[in-house]
Amino acid sequence: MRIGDVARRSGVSVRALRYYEEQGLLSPTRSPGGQREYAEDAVDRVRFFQQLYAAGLPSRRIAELLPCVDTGTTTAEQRAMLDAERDRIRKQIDEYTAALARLDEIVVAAADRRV
Amino acid sequence: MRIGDVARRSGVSVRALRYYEEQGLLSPTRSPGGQREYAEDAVDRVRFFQQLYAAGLPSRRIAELLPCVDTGTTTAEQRAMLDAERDRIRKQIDEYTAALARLDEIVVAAADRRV
DNA sequence: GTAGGAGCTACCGTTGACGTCAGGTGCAAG
DNA sequence: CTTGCACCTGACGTCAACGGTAGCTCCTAC
Repeated sequence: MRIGDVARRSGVSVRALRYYEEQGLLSPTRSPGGQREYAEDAVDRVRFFQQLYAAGLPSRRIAELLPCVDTGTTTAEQRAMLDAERDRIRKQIDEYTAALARLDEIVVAAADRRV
Repeated sequence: MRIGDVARRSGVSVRALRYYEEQGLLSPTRSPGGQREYAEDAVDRVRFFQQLYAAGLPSRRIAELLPCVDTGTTTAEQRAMLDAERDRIRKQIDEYTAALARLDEIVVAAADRRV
């Protein structure tokens, strides 16, 4: 698969795919002409990246936990990182929930006082 | 209250307070010498900003909904914006939850295969 | 009246995940 | 064999919420 196909199928830009490679998240092979050649699972991997990006993980962290996904094993450091990230995400969810409540308050307070 | 007091009490930097003013979120008066003078409720307002920033609202949105908070009323546009933001936040929470589940999967999968 | 911490404006720097050229190459179709 | 879209490698631009610095002024304490 070439880069444009992966982009269309995964819903990200070509530029993003090159960026992921630059960050060590993807390592496509090259055609004799120098063009990137992606394996079939690249699309799923990209979707996985998007999901983690959406949760606020930076490229570095994603790169660090890719070995865990591929080998199904973890080192002590990786477990610590995973725990820390899970904790961070849980706290983020709490903050989002609190902010949502604040917006709800505003809506409710203004519900019977519309202009 | 001067800017340093507000900073200490609200836990943000002096630089951040000047930035909030630049964005139209705070409008302190000025002393004869040109120094910013903040009302007592400034600290609460700043904490409110922090809460919304944490939920991914940009300064523009916060500035747009400040009138709602201050007057207790909303226009149709403001209600639309509030609904959109609440929707966005709910979706964000879903994405965070999904990502958390993915990380949990990794942890569980590697739980009995530690290195 | 002076020392010096706190404030002031103005401006450049930072970080992350890309967007956006510019200028050149690969490759399948007709 | 040429058209022409897809791809390539740099390299600079973007956006948001500040951080940091320079050079100056204010204000309070002694």
